[in-house]
Amino acid sequence: MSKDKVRGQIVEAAKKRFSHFGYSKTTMAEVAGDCCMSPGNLYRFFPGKLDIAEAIATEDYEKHLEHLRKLAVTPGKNERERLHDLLFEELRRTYHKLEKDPRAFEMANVIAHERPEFANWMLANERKILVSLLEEAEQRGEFQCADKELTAEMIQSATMKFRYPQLWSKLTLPKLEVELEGVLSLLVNGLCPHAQAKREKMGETVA
Amino acid sequence: MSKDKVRGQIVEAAKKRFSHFGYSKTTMAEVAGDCCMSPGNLYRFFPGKLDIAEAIATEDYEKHLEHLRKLAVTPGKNERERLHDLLFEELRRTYHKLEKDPRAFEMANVIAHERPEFANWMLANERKILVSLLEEAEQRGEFQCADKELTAEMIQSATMKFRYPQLWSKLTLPKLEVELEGVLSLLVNGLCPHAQAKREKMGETVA
DNA sequence: AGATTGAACATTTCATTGATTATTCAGTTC
DNA sequence: GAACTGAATAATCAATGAAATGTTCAATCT
Repeated sequence: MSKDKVRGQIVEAAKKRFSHFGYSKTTMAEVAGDCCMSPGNLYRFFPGKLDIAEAIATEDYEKHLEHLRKLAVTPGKNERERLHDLLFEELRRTYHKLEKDPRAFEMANVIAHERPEFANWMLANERKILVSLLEEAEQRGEFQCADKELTAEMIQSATMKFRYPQLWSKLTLPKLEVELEGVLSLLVNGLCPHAQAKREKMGETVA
Repeated sequence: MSKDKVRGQIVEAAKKRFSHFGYSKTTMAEVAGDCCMSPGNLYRFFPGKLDIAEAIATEDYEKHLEHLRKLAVTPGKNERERLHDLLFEELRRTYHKLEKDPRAFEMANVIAHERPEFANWMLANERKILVSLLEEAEQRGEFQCADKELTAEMIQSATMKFRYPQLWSKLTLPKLEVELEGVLSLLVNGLCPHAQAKREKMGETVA
């Protein structure tokens, strides 16, 4: 059995345990037992318990990322709508995941605390998507910005609140969605007065 | 001696102790002793220890708020500059306060945790300033937005990261300043292409 | 010889308990 | 009788150590 196969088996066993009993309540011995091996042997495949959790999170996140990549190029939508879909998908995913699943919440906290680079890696991944969205948008004449990498960072800064919503406030999802919609409008249209057409196309009215 | 006088005396004594030894390391008996009274007597003036801390924080914050109100109407500046000054003052104040003073950091955490309404109250205060800034800006033709109360909320949402910077990341102040500058530009100008004049006036170049 | 084991080791977690401290209030003072 | 005290009470914190668990590695197996 190849090394990768065994890794996969371990990840599967750990996933079951973690989601059932929680990260802290499952022991390495149990995961090893599920895989019919000794605790010590796990360490030939993973440096430690946390790395198993990280592998699970990575696997899960990569599915999500794939979904985001698709949302960023949905046919028949303009870039504003695509950006909207990206940001809302992000909000809803984390909200549901962490809201209704205390086990996932525990794992997210452990990883965020012990592996801060993980969050940075996620941000960097999504930033790549944003950059290509901005490039596409410029070609279409929809958005305009000098430095796309920088602008993507700023979009992420401005929407930080919606990426880890429970860290901030006890707001409900509907309230968060209203806020995100507002922030998005602000980011797209800006405060400065300019061509009326764009705004009305978005279905907003200006007093 | 009037009730308010005594309250002031207690607040002063507690302020000295808290900033010297920290909130958790000072006892009610010590504060009472500094005021030449028994511990029990403190409770005729404050419901509890936390309320003394809150009184200190309120007093301190109200000075800051006064400063912000002035910044929002500085003569010889346009509204974009005033908004800039407001947001940067906010960032720098909390950054310095919490960065170099572990005692203040402790108190901020205790209050944030035990009295979540306090943070909301601060946000509401600053929102009032933002709303009047937006009104002024509209009269001047500088900014334009449908609902000023809502827009102020969105500005706060988008700049959340800079209001409690140490909660998020271990970014240095200069890095945070660069980011805030970028977010501000986005908020003001938006992503949509529009009148070139405004941007150049701000000293930015578009590729 | 490389894979695997499981007992040994080191670290963390957890409940227990003793001490400290916030809070209360019956009693004292003026 | 209103203001105040300080001992009594209740809640919290810190220290302790025992149990549990992550990790290592010498010994074993194939």
